[in-house]
Amino acid sequence: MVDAAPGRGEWVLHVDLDQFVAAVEVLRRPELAGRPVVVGGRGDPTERGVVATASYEARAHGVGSGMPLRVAARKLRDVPDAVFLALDKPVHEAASAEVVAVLRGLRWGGVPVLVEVLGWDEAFLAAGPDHGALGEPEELAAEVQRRLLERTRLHCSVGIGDTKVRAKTATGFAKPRGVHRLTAATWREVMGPRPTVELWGVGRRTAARLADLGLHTVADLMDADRDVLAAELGPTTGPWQRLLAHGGDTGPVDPAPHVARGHGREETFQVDLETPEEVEAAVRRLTAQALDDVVAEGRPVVRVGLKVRYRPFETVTRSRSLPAPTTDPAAVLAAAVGLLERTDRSRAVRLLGVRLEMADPTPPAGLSESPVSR
DNA sequence: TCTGGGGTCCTAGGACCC
DNA sequence: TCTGGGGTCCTAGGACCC
Repeated sequence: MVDAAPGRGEWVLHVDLDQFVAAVEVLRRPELAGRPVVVGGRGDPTERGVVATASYEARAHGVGSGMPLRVAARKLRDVPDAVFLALDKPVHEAASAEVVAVLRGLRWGGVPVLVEVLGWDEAFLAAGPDHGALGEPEELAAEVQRRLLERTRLHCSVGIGDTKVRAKTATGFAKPRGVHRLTAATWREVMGPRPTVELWGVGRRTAARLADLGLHTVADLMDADRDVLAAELGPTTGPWQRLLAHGGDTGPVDPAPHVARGHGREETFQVDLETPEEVEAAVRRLTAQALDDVVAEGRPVVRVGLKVRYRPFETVTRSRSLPAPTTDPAAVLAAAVGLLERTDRSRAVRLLGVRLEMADPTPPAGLSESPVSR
């Protein structure tokens, strides 16, 4: 039977590299193949830090992404060949760029495939009706896997769907190294009985709020009353969660380069900062680092934000719009330091974050500003 | 168990303006 | 006396993602 993608009439593929960061490390050091590899922080499991990626061998011992390194170390205590490695950002960015280049070079039926990069190790692909009668999307998925392995020696999993949400969700069933298709025709049967937290965009908190409303499964949320959801979760968020539960939409695959809203720097200190002087010096350093990224884009700063995590564990944020957009480092530094006046300067600080929001990029000369906002 | 660092988007409430 | 309604901007904070 023909299971054509409805609506836009195109297939969405979600490509997700398998254990990306750990796989890159194993390529650099083939002797690590088959061993439990944990990448995160500075590679010292006695430090504050979390797991960025764990190899499948490490996952077999219960180690997972986002887990504190100290917890991972405990789980691997009796595993002598386990290895902890630092996150080597330049190396992983380079590997990511190779992956993206391969994806952007893909053609199907002689027509370029649209690519929307999601992060270091993920992308959506769109293969539309313009590609003609080329057969099943699984053929394109297999081609993606073959070319990525050939060019980068990395394995990936591919989800196929008729929306981004269904493609992304399908990838979860494809891992590792597989291909899985999930469409409107099969969504309710597959996802309906599962807990809402398994939906993309529904986290622990939202799942708890939904549970308070008696909505425990995806099917519960699919069938929930729109008005009740809007009243309980907000006029946008409520209906949005219901749409997610149905597996739709989040729009077309967008190949346009990502334009950052801002840049930031965040640091968890191995030893808490005890004095206001130490805190202010750290704010200045982090602000200067974030400014480097902003200056590189040539866009002025319009807003400065500060995040402070105290001991014991409590996080506050402060922010301020600048009187006028500026590229003057002194003005930005002063604004960031000024936000400290609105924090409790007597408490020990374990994390500081600075975020600089930038003005919208200037449209290219010759193009009038679009009156349409999306 | 004890929680990174980079981001995005949404909401609520207050200030302010006409 | 008592007190509009619509709109925008700003700030703090929440939630989520990779």
